[in-house]
Amino acid sequence: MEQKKFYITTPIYYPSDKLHIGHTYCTVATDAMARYKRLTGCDVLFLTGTDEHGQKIEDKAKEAGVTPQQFVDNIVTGERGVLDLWKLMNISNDRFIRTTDDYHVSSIQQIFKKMYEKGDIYKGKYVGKYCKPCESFWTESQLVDGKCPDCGREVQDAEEEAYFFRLSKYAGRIQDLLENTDFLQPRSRVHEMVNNFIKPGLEDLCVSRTSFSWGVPVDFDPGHVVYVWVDALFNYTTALGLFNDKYDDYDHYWPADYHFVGKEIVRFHSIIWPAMLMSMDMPLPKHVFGHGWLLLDGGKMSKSKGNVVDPYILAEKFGVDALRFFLMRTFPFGSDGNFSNELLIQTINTDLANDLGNLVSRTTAMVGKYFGGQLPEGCGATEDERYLADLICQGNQVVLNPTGDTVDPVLYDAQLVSMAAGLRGAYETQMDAYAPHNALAEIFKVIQRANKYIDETAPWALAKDMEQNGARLAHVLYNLLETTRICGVLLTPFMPGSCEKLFAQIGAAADVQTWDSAAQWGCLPEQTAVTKGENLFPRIDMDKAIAELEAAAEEAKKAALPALELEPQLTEPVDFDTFCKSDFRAVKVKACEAVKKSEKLLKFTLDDGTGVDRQILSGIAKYYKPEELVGKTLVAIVNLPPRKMMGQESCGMLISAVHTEKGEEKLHLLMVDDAIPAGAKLC
RNA sequence: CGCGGAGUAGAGCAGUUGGUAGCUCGUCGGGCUCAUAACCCGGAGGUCGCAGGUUCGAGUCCUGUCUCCGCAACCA
Repeated sequence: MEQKKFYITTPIYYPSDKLHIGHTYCTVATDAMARYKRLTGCDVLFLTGTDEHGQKIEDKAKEAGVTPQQFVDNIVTGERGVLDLWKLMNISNDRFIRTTDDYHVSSIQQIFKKMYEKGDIYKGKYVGKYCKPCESFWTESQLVDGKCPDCGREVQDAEEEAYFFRLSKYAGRIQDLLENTDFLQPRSRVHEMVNNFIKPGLEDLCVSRTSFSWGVPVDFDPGHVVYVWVDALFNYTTALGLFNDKYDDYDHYWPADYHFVGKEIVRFHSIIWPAMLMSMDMPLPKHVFGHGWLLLDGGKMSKSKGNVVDPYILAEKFGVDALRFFLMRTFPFGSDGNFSNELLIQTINTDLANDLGNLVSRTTAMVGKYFGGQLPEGCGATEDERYLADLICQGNQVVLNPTGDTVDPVLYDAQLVSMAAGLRGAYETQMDAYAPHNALAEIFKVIQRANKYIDETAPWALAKDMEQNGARLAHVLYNLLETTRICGVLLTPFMPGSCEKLFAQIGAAADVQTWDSAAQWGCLPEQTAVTKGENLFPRIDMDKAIAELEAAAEEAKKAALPALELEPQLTEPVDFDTFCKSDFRAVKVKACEAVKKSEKLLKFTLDDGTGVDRQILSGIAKYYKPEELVGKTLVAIVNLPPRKMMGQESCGMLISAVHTEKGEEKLHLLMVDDAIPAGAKLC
C-alpha cells in the first residue's frame, strides 16, 4: 500500500527580533500535527524557516552596526536564537529554509523572471509620497494626518519605478476558491477575506522595491529587489527543490497539504499566494489554516507594549512538554486565546500533575508495592474484554448494563475498557478536524475515568487479602497500565519527551507505542517490568512561580533596555541673536528646602550677584537632598518669565544634564568651580 | 451606517448540523488513603448582553440595539 504523503508548513518568521510565545504556538501546533501524521503512518514533510530580507532588517542591522546578514545570522543561528528555540521545544521539522540561502535566492530570481516573461509581472510606476529626511516612500493611506508617519514632517509627491503583479487578473478565480472550496479554514476567515479585499476590488500588487537593497536582486534590472510577496511565499516550493538542485522532491510533496499561518497573514496566503501559483501554472496548496492569536490581558502582544512572553523562560521553568501541552490544550485552535501565567500553571497542575502524572504515579507505585514491579501471568485482557474492545474500535456502539449491584467489578472493567478502546477513534476525528484541543480533551476524559476506576475498585482493599484477591488486584492494575499506555500513544505528538518516560515507567516497548496498538486492548505484556520513576509532571507552587516569573520579567525588561539613551540632537538651527537672548549665570545656593506637599520640587534661595536673593523651584527632589546642595555653585537661566509652581514663584531655571540609563532617568545638576563668583555670565 | 471578532455561573472558557446549558478554577458538604496535600462523589451558583421574530422547540437561525476588542508597515 502506498504511503500517504503529508506536507505541512509554518510561516517563515521574520527575525527582526527574538521570537515570542506566539511564534512558538504556531510552530508547536504544526509540529504536533506533523508528529500525529507520522504516527498514523504518513510520509510527512514538515518545513519551517525564516524570512530574512526587507527594510526593517536592513534598518535594524544598521542600528546595531552590523551587516544585515550578520544581524539575521545572530538571531537565527546565534545563542538562544530561532534554531535553538526550536531545538529546545523539540520541534521535528525536516527542513529549515532561510530566504538568504543561495538556492532560494537563485530560485526566486528565476520565478520572478518567469512571471515577468509571461506578462503577469510588468514594470509600472508606484505613485506615492516621499519623506526626504527619512528617505521613505509612503502610500497615501499610510500617512498620518497627511504627514510622514515616522517623523511627522511634510511629504511630497513622488513616484518610483516598480514591478507589479497582475493580481486583479485572478480575482474571480480566487473568490471562487475561497467561497466554494474548503481551501481556507476556519470558514469564518473566508468572509473576512472576501468582504475586505476581494469585493472592494483587487489591485495589482507592487512586487519590487528600489528604496532598500536587502533582498533578492531582480537580475535583469539592477537597483530593484524582489519584495516580500514573491520572495517569502515561494519558500514553500523552493525548499522542495523548485528551480534549484538543493532538493529534489518538489514533484513528490507539492502541493502542500496544510499551511498553518497566523490570522494576520491569512490574506497573503489565501489571496496573493494562490494567485501567484495560478500565474506559474502550479498546483495550489490544499489548505490554509488561519489560527488565532494569543492575547495578553485581552490585547495584542507586541514589542512596543513591552508585554511579549518569552518561551525560553517558560519552557525552562515548567518543562518543554508542559508548555507544548498547555498551548494545544487550552486554546481552541483557530480563535484567539488569553494567555496568562496563572492559566499556564493551573493547566499544568490540573491536567498534567493531578490527573495524568498522579495516575501514572499511583498505578506504578501499586504495581511496585503489591507485586514487586511485575504483575503475574494471566492478569491481562480477558476474552470478553478483547471482544468488547474490538467491537468498539470498529465503531460499534455498545450499551453496558449494570447488574444492579452496589459494587459491580465487571461493569467497572467494561466501562474503562470501552472508553480506552474508543479513544483512538474519538481522537482521530478531532485531529482530522484540526481541533487538537478537543483531541486532548478526549484523552483526559479517559484519564479521569481511570482515576475514578481506582476509587471504584479500591486496590488497597484488595491487597489486604492477596490470597483471595490477588488475581483480581493484578487485573485491575493491568487495566490501568493498559489505559495509560493508550493515552500515552495518543499524547506522543504533543509531549514526545514525557511520553517516552511514561512508556519506560509502565514497561511499554516500541511495538506497543504504535498507532495500531492504540486500537488494541491488551497488547501490553502481562509481566512487563514496571517502575515508579520520577514524577512526570511535578506540581507547581502557583504563588512562588508567579513571583519568580515576575522577577525574571522585570530583569529581562531591564536587560533589554539600552545602557545609555540620549536625547537626539536638534538639527533645526537657532540663530545667534536668539541664542544670545538667553542669560545664563553662575549662582550660589544660600538655602535649599523641599516644597511641602510636593514630591518633586525643591525650593532654592540663590545668590545671583545682584544682592537680591533669587528664588527658583526645581523638580529634582528625586535626585538630591536639599542640604547637600547648600553652598554649591550652579548654573541658571535668569531671564525666563517667573512662573508659579505649587503656589510659589520660580524665577528662572537651574540647568541640569539628563540622560537615560537602563530605562531609568538620570539627572545631574550642573555644578561649576566654586571660584566662579555669583552672577558671572556664561557665554 | 468601513470590516471583522466577542459578550454563557464569582473568574477563565467549551458549546459541531436548533431538541432537557457544560468544563477548569473557586466555594460548600461528603468519601478514600494507592498516589505528586493528589483522587472520587454530591450541593449551591446562569432569565446564555438587550429587544423583537421564525419554530412544537433557539445559546445555536433572522432583524434591530447596546458594550468591549482588533484592523498601517512581512508583529504567529
